Amino acid sequence: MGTRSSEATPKFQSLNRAFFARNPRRVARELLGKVLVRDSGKLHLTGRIVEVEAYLGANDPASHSFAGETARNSVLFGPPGFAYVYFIYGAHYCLNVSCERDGKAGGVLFRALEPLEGIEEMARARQIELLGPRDLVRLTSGPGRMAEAFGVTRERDNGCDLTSSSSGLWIGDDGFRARNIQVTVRIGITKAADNPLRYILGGNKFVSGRKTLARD
DNA sequence: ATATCGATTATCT
DNA sequence: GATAATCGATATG
Repeated sequence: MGTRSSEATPKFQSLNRAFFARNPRRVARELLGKVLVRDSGKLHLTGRIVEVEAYLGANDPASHSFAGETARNSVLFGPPGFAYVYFIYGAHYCLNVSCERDGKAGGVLFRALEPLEGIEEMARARQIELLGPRDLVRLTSGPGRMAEAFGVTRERDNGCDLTSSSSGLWIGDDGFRARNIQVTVRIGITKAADNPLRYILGGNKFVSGRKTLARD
């Protein structure tokens, strides 16, 4: 009695590699509500995944892996569950996770997080002063923003194993159940622009893009 | 609230 | 040489 379990219950359970060894659509939908974790020395940042997009690989002209393997996109062709980080518009990094089995390309782009832990540290990384609630949203609402908040760069994180809690960057499950999942077209692309492959937690204020919902 | 535009560089043709 | 899975600023209703 009074004897507690000798090991503390981990706050987040890492995901199995099999979780990612599937179609990016399925992975994207099931990543909603999971938690992105940054562990780096004293730094501990976490944020709930509220917006993602699936990129299908060989069948998807919008995918970076559509035209075949190159030095940049090689992680997408490797085993599932690893970080693919690319640099875009001369300014921003974007974080993805590889999907499908080894040899078959496919991935999920992380587009927005709801900040949970380390909010002050995220604000510092983003060089934002937290005055009003709008500033909080600007921390991690958008692929470039959340990458900056978490200090994600290609040099540092490309190829990182996102299934391992001993990685500096990984994904955990805290039991949160996604509600009100909505599917829309992807943002910012010109090819295959009408495929509904963007998944969001409907109503969550950290989802990027236009706030007003389409109505009839 | 929506639309448009410029910045800036890795990557590929 | 062209392009890009973005962001922040500006202009306008």
